Amino acid sequence: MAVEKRREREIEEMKELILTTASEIIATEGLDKLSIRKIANKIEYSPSIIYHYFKDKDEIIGNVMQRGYKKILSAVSSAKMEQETPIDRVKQMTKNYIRAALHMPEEFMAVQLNQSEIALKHTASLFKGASKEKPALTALYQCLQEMYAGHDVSEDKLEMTGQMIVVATLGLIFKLIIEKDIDEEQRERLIDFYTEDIVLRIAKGTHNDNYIESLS
Amino acid sequence: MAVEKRREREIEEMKELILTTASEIIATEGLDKLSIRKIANKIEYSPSIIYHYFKDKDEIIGNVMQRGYKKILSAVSSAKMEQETPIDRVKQMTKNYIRAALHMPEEFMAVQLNQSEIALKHTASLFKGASKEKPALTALYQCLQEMYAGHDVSEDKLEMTGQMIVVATLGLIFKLIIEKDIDEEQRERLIDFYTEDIVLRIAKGTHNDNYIESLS
Amino acid sequence: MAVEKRREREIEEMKELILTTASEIIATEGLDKLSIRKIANKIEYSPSIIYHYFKDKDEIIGNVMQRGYKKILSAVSSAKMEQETPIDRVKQMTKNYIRAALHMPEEFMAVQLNQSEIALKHTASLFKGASKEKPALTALYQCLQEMYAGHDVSEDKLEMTGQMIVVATLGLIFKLIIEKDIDEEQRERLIDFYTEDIVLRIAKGTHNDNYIESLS
Amino acid sequence: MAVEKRREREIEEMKELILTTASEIIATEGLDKLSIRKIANKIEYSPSIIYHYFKDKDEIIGNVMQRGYKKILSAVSSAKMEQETPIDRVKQMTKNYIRAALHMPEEFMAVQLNQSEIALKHTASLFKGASKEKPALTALYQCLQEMYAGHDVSEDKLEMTGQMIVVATLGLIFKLIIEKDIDEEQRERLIDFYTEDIVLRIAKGTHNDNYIESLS
DNA sequence: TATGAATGAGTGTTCATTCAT
DNA sequence: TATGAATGAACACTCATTCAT
Repeated sequence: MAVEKRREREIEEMKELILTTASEIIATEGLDKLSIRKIANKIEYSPSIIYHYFKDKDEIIGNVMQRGYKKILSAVSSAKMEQETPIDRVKQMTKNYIRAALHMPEEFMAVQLNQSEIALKHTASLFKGASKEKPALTALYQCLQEMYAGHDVSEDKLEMTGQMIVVATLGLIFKLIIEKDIDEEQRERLIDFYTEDIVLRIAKGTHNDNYIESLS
Repeated sequence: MAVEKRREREIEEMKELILTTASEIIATEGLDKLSIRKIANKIEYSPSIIYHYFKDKDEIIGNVMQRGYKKILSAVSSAKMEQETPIDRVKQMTKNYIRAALHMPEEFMAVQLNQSEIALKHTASLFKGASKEKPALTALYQCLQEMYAGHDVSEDKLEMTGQMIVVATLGLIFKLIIEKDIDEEQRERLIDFYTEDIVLRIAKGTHNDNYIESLS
Repeated sequence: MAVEKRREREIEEMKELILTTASEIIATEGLDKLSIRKIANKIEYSPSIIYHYFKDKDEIIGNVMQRGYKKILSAVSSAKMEQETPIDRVKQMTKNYIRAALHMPEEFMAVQLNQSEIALKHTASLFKGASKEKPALTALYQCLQEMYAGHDVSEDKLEMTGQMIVVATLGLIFKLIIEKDIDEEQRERLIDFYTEDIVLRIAKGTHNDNYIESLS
Repeated sequence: MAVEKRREREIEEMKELILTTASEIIATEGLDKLSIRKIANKIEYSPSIIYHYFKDKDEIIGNVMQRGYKKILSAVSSAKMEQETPIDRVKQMTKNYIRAALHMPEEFMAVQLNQSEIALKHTASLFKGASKEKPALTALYQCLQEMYAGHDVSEDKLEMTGQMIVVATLGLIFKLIIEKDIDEEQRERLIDFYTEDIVLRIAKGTHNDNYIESLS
C-alpha cells in the first residue's frame, strides 16, 4: 500500500522527468529535432524504457503540449476576476498571457505553431464560433460583450474583434521570442504599450472618433 | 572569356533551379521535410551535384530564406505609392503583405521564425530605431507621420505603433497559415476586417474617442 | 502436503493458461507474431511471470506444438473404430484429420512445418518403418493390410502407400490453409473429392484396371 | 557507353548478390528471419546501400519469390514435350517439379507457403477454373484430357483430379524438405514410388477396378 | 560537370530477457 | 508468487555527405 503509493509517485516523477526533458529539447532545438533517443540520452536511460511510460512519441508530444497549454491557460484564467471593469480585465488577461508565454518561450512556440490536429484542437481560434468554444476567447468575448452592452454591435464583429486581439497578442509574443536579443527595457516598453494602449484601441473600436477621421 | 561567361550563367541558372525547387518543397511540405534527395529527384539530377553549387544544406536554406524575404519586400513596396491618403497606403501595404505571405506560407514561416542571425538581420523589427532601418517599417512609419502631422505625438509612440501593426499583421498571417482548415470565406472576412478596421484602429489611436470612453 | 498439491495444481493451471493463450495467438496471428508480451497482456499478467513457468519462449512454443500434435492425434484416433470396412475407416480418418487440422490452421502449420528435432519426433513419417512407430500411420497401415489381406503385396509398398496418403492429405490441408480465400463450397467439393475418391484411388492401387490401361 | 554497360552489369551483379544472399538466409533461417541488416552483414556492405538497389524489403522478397517461381516453372515446362503419351508426360512433369523444388528447398517453401496476395497470384491453384489460368495446372489438365478423350468424364472432375495431383505433389515435397534427415535411398524410393505409381493411380481413377472392389 | 556507389549516423519502435523487490 | 523497471539488440528505413570516376 505504501509501496504502491511510492511506485505511483516514482512513475509520476519519471513521466515528469521525460516530459521536462522533452520540453527542454523542444526549447533548444525545436519540435522537429525532438527524438526519443535524445530524451533517453539526456536522462541517461535506455530509449526503450521511455515506452514504459508513454505509448509513443506522439503521446509525449501531446503531453508536452497539453502541459504548455494548461500553464498558459491557468496563467490567464487566474486573472479573470481580479479586475473590475471589463476593459481592465482584457488588459490584465493579455498581460498575463504574454508573461506566461514568455516564461516558456520555445514550448509556447512549439504548441502554437504545431499544425497537427491534436495541437489545433487546443490552439485553433479563427473559425466562426470560436468565441463560444475556446476558453481563452470566451473570456475575452464576454468582456467585449460587457463593454458593448446596450450598443448595437453585431455578435460577429465582436467575435472577430476578440480574434484580432488574440492574433495580435500572438504576433507580439512570437516576435519577442524570435528577436531574442532585444534588451529588457525595450521589451517592457513594447509589452506595456501593447497591453495599455493597443489592446484598448482594438477593443474599443472607432465608432465615434471624429478627431481621428480628420487625420486621415 | 565568352566561355567563362556562359559557364557563370549556367552556374547561376543551376543555383536558381536548386533554390526554386527547394522553395517549392518547403512550400508544399514544410521546412523540416526539405531534403537534398528530394531536391535532386525533382530537378532530375543526382544528389551529389548539389554539393557542387552549395556547400551544404544549410547554405541552401539560407539562400532560400533570403530570396523569400526579398519576394515579400518587393510585393509590399510595389504598392507603396498607389494610394493617395496615408491611411489608405497603410491599409494597402498590410493587405499586400498579407496576400504575399499567404502565397508562400511555408517559406514565409520559415523566414519569419528563423532565429539565426542572418535571418534576423532581415526580419528584426522590434528594436528601438527599427523604423529608420527597416524598409517595411520605414514605409509604415512615414505614413503614420503624415497622419499625425501637426499633432503632438512622440516619435517613440509612432515607431511603436508601426511596430504593433507589423506584429499584429504577422500574428494574423501566422494564425491563418497554421489554421489551414479555415474556409475561404472566413479567411476573407478576417483579412478584410483586419485590414479595413483593425489596422485603422491601431493606426489612429484613441485620442478623442469619448464614445468609447463611455463604454468602459 | 495438501498445500503442496494445491500449489502444483495451480502451477499446472497457470501453465495451461499460458499455453492456451499462446495457441490462440498463433491461431489468429501466426507463429512468428507470437510474443511473450502478447501472452502476458492477454492473460493480464506481467511478462516476467511467464518466465516462472517456462524457461523461455522456445519452451512455450515447444509445448504448444506438442499439445497441437496431441489434439490432432486424438481427433483422428477417435474415429478409428466407427467404420466397418477398412477403406471406410481410411476415408473417415483422413476426413477427421482434415477437419481437425482446418480447425486450428496456424497451429497445425506451425507444428507440421517445424524442423526442430522435438517437432520432428512427432511429425516425421517418411522414414522406413514409420508405419510401425507412428500412431497415425500405424492405423492407416493396418487398414491397408486388411484391405490387401490374402493378396501378394509387399509390406514396403503398403507402408509407402500409407505414407503417400499422409503426404497427399497434408498437401491438401496446407493448400487449403494457404489459399484462404477459397469459398466454402469449393473447399467442400475438394475435400469431398479427395476423401471419397482420391484416397480410394491411392489406397486401392491399380492392379487390375484394364480399362485405364487402355487409356494411356 | 562501354562504361554504361559495365555499370549496368555491375548493378545486375549487385542485385543478384543481394537476392542470392536473401535466398540463402530464407533457406537457412526462414522467411520471417530475413532482415536487411542480415543481408548487409553477409555481403559485407552497409545496410543503406541495399536501398540503392531495391526500394524496400518487400521488393527484395518479391524478387526472391518471383525468381523461385520462375526457376520451378522453367524446370517443369522444359519437360513438357519430351514424352509421348500423356500419362508419361504427367509423370515426367511431376518428377521434374519435385527435383526442381528439392534443389531450392527453403526458397520453394517460402514461395509456396507465403500467404501474401502477390505470392498467391502465382501459387493459388485450388480455385474453380484454375486449370485454365495456371500454366502448370493447364499442362496437367491437358494431359488428363488427352487421357480421357472419348470417355465421359466431367470437366470438373478432371480439373479436380489435376488439382489433387498438384496438392499431393506439394505435400510430398514439403515433407521431404521438412524431414531433412531422411537418407538419400529412402528419398529416391519415395519419389519413385510417387511419380511412377501414385500419380498414375490418381490420374487414372478407378473406373474399372473390379479387382480392387473385391478388396474392400 | 555530373554520377552513382557507399557510408554512418540517425529515426521510431518491438522484443526477450533479467533483476531487485 | 508476481511485479515493474530496465536493458540491449534488433528491426526497416532515411538522410546528409563523401569520393572515385
